[in-house]
Parts: sequence; C-alpha cells; structure tokens
Amino acid sequence: MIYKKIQEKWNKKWQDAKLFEATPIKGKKKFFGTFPYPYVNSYLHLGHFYSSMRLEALSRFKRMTGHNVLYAQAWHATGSPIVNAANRVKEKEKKQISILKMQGFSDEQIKKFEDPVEWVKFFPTEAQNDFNDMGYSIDWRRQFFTTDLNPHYDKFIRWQFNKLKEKNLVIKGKFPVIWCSKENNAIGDHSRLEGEGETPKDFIWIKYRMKDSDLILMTGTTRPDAVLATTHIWIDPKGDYVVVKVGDEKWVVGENVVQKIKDQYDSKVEIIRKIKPKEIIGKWCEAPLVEYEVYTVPAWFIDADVGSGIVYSALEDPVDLVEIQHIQADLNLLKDYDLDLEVIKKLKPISIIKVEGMSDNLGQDMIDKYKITSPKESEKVKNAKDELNKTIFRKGILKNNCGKYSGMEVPKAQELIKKDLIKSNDGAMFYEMTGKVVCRCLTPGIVKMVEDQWFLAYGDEKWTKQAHDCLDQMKLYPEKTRQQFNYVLDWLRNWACTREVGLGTRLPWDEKWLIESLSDSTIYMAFYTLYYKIKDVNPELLNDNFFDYVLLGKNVEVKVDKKLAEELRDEFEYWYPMDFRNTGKDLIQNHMSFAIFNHTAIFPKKHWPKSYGLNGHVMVDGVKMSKSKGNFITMRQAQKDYGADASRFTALSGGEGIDDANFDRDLAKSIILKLQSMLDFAKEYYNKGRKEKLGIDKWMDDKIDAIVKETASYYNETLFRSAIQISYFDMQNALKWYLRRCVNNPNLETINKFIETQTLLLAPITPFVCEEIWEILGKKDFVAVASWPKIKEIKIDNSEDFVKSTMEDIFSVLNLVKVKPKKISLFISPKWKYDLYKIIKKELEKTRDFKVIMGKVMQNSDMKKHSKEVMKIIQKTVKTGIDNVSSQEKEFKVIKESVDFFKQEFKANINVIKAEESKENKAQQASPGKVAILVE
RNA sequence: GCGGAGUUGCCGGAGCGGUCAAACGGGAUAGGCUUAGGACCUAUUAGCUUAGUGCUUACGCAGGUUCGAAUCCUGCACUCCGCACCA
Repeated sequence: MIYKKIQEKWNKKWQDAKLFEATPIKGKKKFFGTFPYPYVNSYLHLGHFYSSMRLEALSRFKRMTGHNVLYAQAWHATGSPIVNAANRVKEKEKKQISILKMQGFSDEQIKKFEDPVEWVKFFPTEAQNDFNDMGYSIDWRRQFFTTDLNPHYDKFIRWQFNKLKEKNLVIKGKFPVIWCSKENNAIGDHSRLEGEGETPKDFIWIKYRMKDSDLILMTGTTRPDAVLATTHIWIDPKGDYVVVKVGDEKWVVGENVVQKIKDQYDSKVEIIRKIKPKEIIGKWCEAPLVEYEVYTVPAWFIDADVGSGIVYSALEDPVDLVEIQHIQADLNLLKDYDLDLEVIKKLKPISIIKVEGMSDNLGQDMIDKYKITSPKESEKVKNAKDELNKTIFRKGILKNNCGKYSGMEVPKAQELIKKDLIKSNDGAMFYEMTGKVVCRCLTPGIVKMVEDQWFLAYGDEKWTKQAHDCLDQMKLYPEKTRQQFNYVLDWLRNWACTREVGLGTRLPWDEKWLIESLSDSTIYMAFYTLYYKIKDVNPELLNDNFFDYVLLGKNVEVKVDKKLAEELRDEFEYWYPMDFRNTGKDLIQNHMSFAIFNHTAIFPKKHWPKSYGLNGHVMVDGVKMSKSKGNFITMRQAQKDYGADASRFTALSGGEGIDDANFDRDLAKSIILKLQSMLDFAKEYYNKGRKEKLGIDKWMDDKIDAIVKETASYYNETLFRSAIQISYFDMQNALKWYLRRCVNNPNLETINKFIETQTLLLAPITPFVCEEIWEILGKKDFVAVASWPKIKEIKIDNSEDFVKSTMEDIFSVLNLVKVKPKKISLFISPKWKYDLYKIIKKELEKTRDFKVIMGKVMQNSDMKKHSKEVMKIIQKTVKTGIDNVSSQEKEFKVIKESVDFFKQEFKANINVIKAEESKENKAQQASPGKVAILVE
C-alpha cells in the first residue's frame, strides 16, 4: 500500500516542522474552529470522522487563504457511562465484556478497565492516534480531558459555575425523573432495557373531601378540565385502600400507591389504617371548583393500583358513560351496597365543552360512532375514549357554564385549572410514566421526584432573549437550521445540571453534587487558548480571580506570574471569539444551544460564537451505521482499509448540509486508485508539452480559473461535496476534454497550471497525496501552507461548447447512418440567420408573443425572402429562448480550427463550408450554434 | 401531539421560472485497449420517430398562477430527525 508510506512520511514532516502549532501573530487574521470533544468510552467511528472532517478540511482551506488557524481538540470524560461501564466490567457482565473483546482488547486490558480512570487514560491517546493517522491539522499541545482528574480544567469549570451562580442562573428546585430503585439513580435512555423515549407525564390528583369526615379521596386524572363536569366518584369495591397521613391531611388511596406518594410527594407519608371500600361507597363528597356534592359509586372497571386508585367520573367520557348506563339498566348490580338508587338513576352527563360538529353529549356521540353496546367491548371503549380525548384537546372550547374558564381552549384551561387546584390545595401534582421502563439491571422504573436539584435557568426570559441575540448574529451552515435553533432556544426550560454519580467537577458551593456532562462543556473552547501554557502551573493558583483576569479582562489580583497572566489574556483575546464549531444535527437541541446560552451569560458580546456548522448522520453504503447491522466502522478501520486520503475524500463527498451522508465503500476503493493515477499523471506530464499557445489552451486556462473560483466559494460555505465535485470530478473531465482536443499534446504552461492547481484545490481534502505531488513538482514548502491559487478575471467564451456540441451531433448522425464515413461536410449557418437570431433575442426580452415578434422581424426586407423558415424559427425560439448569438465568421473560424480534432475523432476528411457557398439542401438547415452535417 | 427537514431517472444525488429528458458519481449495455481479467478510454442508458436540432410521457399526488413550472402558490399523502436531564 503506497499510501501508508506517504502518510508516515508526511505526518513526520508536519510534526517536525510543528506545522499546526498555532501561536498568535499580531495583525494576521485568525481562524479558530472547534469540534465538540468526543466522549472517551470507545474508539472513534465514522460519525466522529465525518463531523470533524468538516472542520479539518475547512481549517486547511483557511490556512491556505492566509489565516492563522487554531484547531485544538480535547476529550470528554464527564458523566456516568464510563463509571457504569467500569462497574459492569468489575461485575464481569457478559455483554460488556464481549463488547470490549469485539474491539480487540486483551483480558489483561479488560481487567484494567475495571477502573474508570483507565478509560480516561486509554481512549484519548488512541483517539489522538486516529486523528493523526487521518492527517488532522491539530495543535496537540492544547489537548486535555475533563473532570477533576484534570485539576486545571476542574478549576475552570468551578469558575464558570461561580460566575453563573453570581448571575442567579443556577437555581434550586425539584423535578421528576424515571428512577431505578435498586441502583438508586435516574435511568437515562441509554441504560434502559425497555422503554426508550418514555418520560414522566403530569397526572394531577384532585382532592374530594368527604362530607362529615376528615378523609380526602384522591382521584388521579390527565384531564383536570373534566373536574368541571364531575358527576360522581368511582371506587373499586374489591380494592385494597388505605388512609395515609400526608402533612396534616388524611388521604384515601390504593394501598399499592403509597410508595408513589413517598417517591414523588412526601417521603414521610404514614399509613394510618386500612379502609374498606364499603366505608366510602354511598357517601357524599365536596367537589372542588363546582358548587355541588358528588356521590361515591362502586366501579368494577377501575384498578386500585393505577393512579391514585380512585377516579372521579365525568359522564362525557365514553368509559364512564357506558358504565353508568350499564348500571342504570340493571340496578340489581348494586344490591350489595347501601346506596340511594334514586341518586344513581339521575346521574347524567354535564356538558361543559363544545366541539365543532358534535352534539352536547360527547360521550354518547362516541358510543354511537363506535357502536358500543356493552362495557365489555373494552377495545372499542378504549378507542372511543382515546379519540374523544384527542378531539377535545385539539378542538374543544369550554362553554359559558365554566366560570372563569369559559371560552378557553382546552389545553389552556387544563393548565390553568391545574395551577388553581394546586393553589387552593385541592390538588397535588403526580407523575406517571408514558410507558413501561425497565432498567438495565432488570428493575422496573418508577417516577421519582428529585429534591434539592440544581438547574441552569435556560427558561429565564432575559437569558433566552440574550441567546436569541447571539443566534441572530451567527452564521449557520446550513442556514436552514436556524428555524430549529430558534425553536429550541424558546423551548429549553430549566436544565438539571447536577448529578450524584459519575465523573466530573464538583459544584463549588454544594460539593455533594457533580456537574453534569452537558453543563461542563459549554464554554470550554476558551480553555483551549490557555491550557498549553498553564498545564505546568500549580492548579491551586488558578483561582477565580485568575480566570476573571484572563478571560474577562478584569484587573484583579492573580496568584500566578503576572506576565504569564498577561500573555494568556492576550492569547485569549487573539483567538476569541470562536469562528466555527461543527457537529452533528442531533446536538442542536442541547449542546449547541447550551453553548450559545452560556457564552452570552459569561462573555461580552464580542466573544460570542461566530458560526455553527451542522451535518447529518453517517450511513454506510446507504444503510444507517449500527453495531447490530454489522456495518459499524471505526476511524482506524477506515484508515486501514482505504488510507487517510481516500477515507477523507469519501466521507466528505458522501453528503453536505444537513442531509445524511453516505460513506460508500466502493467509492472509497475506487478513490484509492484515482488518487494514485493523479500522482502518476503529475509525474508523467509535469513540465512537458509544447510551447505554442492555442485557442484550446486558453480555454483550459480559463476553465481552471473558473474552477478555482467556484471551489473557493464552496469551501467557504462548508459545501465540501460540491467542492470535491468541482475540483476533482469536473476538473478531471475538463482535463480529459482538453487532452482529447489537443490530441494529447498539451501546452506546457497550461498542463503545469492544471497540475499545480488541482493539487492545491484538493490539499484540504487529500493532504497526503497532495504533499507528495507538491514535492514531485519540486516545490520547497508544504502544500498545507501554500497559497490558494490566484486567478485572473474570467472571460466567457462558449466557442468550446460549440465544438463539443458539433462533435456530439456528428456522433448522433453517425449512430443513425451506421457507416464508416469517408468525408464529413460541416455547413455553417447562412448569414441572415444570425441577424434573425439577434433580432429575436432582442425582442424576446420584451415579449413572448409570437405575432409581435413576427411583425417586427418582417419589417426587415431580407427576412421576407425566408418568411416560411422565419416563422418556424420564431415559433421554436419563443419556447426555448436564445443563447448568446455568435457571428458566421467566428463560428466558421472555430470549426475550421478544429478540423484536426474532428479528423482524429472520426477518421474522415472534414470539410467546412459556409451555407451560402454550398448547393447542398442540407446546408440550409444549419443555424447559429448548430452546424448542418452531411456524411458521405 | 409539537417543531424541523425532505419526496427528482435503475441507484445516490444536483437543479431553485425559459438554455431540462435533467449536472456529476455508481450501475447496466455495446465498442476500443489487453493473452485474459482488472484498470482505462468511447458511445448508449423514458418511449416513439428521424441522417441528428421532432413528438409524447416524466421530477410524491391533486389542483392553481404564468405565454412558459422539477422549479412559484394551495391542499393531500408518505419518509426521516429531534422532543431533554442523556452522551
């Protein structure tokens, strides 16, 4: 493999020359780009590769266009996955061990992974090798990893949080999470065996105070609006209920939901006694928000374990309605209970919601629609309920009998009613999971209210406004991600920023908490500008004053050497703000938005990020990359299989913008060969060729310049796929045509220009082969720091297109006649047609009306002679429009000069004649830009 | 449900009102080169028609605006991404 040798050679040379170590140069424009530090629990894969390549290629391009470029890279170890994985290794969990074995780790190394610290030591080094092998132009002096394992970084994060706290942006509160009671930890999506995407959902419990008693019946619901239509209470006659003491109150709930109260509401809840349902059935309760009392009725269809174990009934609900109708039809069902049947008989729906197109009895409408005849048709009943709830939520308006809620849309009313109930102590917030969740340790998840939690106040109005200000001044690649960002900035609410387990930095003022991983990674790009100069400084000296001095320019006392502090301040001021940060689109809704928020909170406006790049996900051969599909490719694997250059080329040509990118392995293979032949071509053709300059050489020179210009504009817009399209494929095609046209006898100057230019244009993409070529060309410096080619102004000349289309026309004629031609006559259009075209072209700018143009043309006496043909031409050109019109003389000259080329192509004699000078009928068919062809 | 992005030929994908049967890449077919294969080069790759520049049908579906629409507008269908405490 030739590329292996080339890679090693140039990697060493770059390193020896310290080519990518970036230091401030006064007065030189800078470019500071970053790629979010990867989490170091495994080798890097193609996803990392693709996203980071966009920064890497852009950095190289910027270097060639006169920028002082800083590209630094660090590693993220904050959070729990590493600790969890290490624990699993310790427990010798099979799945975890096999994952590591599959990655080729020895038993000895796996043993070492029992210690989380080993991961943090091991993977960054490996990742650095991967980046290096791929030819990344990173300043490695500045690399670091996160957490308190790195005391310098630890100090930085502490400073950051102190700053946020000062500004009241870190606040305390509580919030519900899905929890594993065995591991005593929240169960994130990644650690779930079952139930990905399930979240806690509001499920308010409403208090119905029993009359002549201090007991309160707790009824759970997702539809607090229906409380306005309460008709009665349902209770499971066979259920196990208890009375519990919550604060000063006595609640009646299902026995099995007590734990829920403990987890979510009050950890000190006490069971006072069991209570038989019969004690409750047939009693009256006060209904909140409405001014009447409701009766408790037995229900066989409710479950004491669900929700609170008791529900209130609003007979607009098809479930409730069909049940009560069932009971009313056969009151015998209630004979075991001491009930006032008159009350039962009178129960009927109270209409509180208007839905366009439905009657007042919403429940009945649904029962009729689903043709439900008995409560036993549970499938139908459930569907009817779901549909009604959806309809009400979307279209329902509260009627005039709803007091202050009258006229409100249902979602709004629900929120307000919830608030009001809580405020008047007629309700308590509880949560249910949207679906079943099972922890990796096989324990079913529950909802738990975490107390004492610290939040970043992303919901804060002023802060959100500032974040928008920042976004508004940023450039986004591609721009169409802006909508999504705008939405996210508004949507973000308080973010729980502390954890109890994992690796990380301790919260400075409450050290039982660790700062969570998405929260310690928001402004660390600033740390790149300092780290390489402070890593040997005693971290104890890096107090808040130090960072205030260096990063915020405050003139406060520092413990470090004053000169160093000043230097660092200069360095920070030089590199900041960050010019570009690139990552996958999945980070829009968290990391990238958090970075905006935090920059605006900590830094002055001039240091806010300048631009973001977002890219799609990576597919392999058109299929989403995943371990289970067996198409999971690590960076090192790609490098081994295809080499750095071909991998880089393939990744970047696989897609651009926000679309998913396809890493096509067949393409990667073919690129290896293509790069090899590019190298061979340079060797064979450079500095050889004729001196004489022909029209075709000038065409090629212009073509190259046009490609340079276009490529640069694509690089600037991070459109690397297009850049490759133009600078490689289009340029190769131009070369093919050029060599064909000059019968493989190129002009020396032109061919040199081609080779040099293509090498420069591709250097950001395929740096190794380009360095090698650059050396073969005898250039002394690295192509990596060579200047982007200068171009002269490009003239538009389409005479070459004329030659090409003429050639293609001859081919199509030959295809039809299928004879070996002896002589081919090419007729140039008669003169009058050029005039006609010019007139039409001018008229077309004003009108597309056939008659108007015809009239105008016919004013010219010359055209009258050809009226029939003129008509045809106008008819056609009105539809198609007209390109630039040349002259007969010019077209004649162009074709005449290409005679040698046509001879070579068609192995026949070529005859070029002006139409006027020929007697052939065919000759009259010629038109401007289109010769007539006669094959003999 | 909410928010976003999409739907183009055998496939991937450009195109953003006339120059579009649609760049470029891949595949397929034919020919050249070669001992053969690979690589490379050339032509063809919606249908019909024809010594070429013609007609018809095509750019998710249905309508509309326009002299003219893959491109603009409206409605519909479908696909993908995100919806959090997690990297």
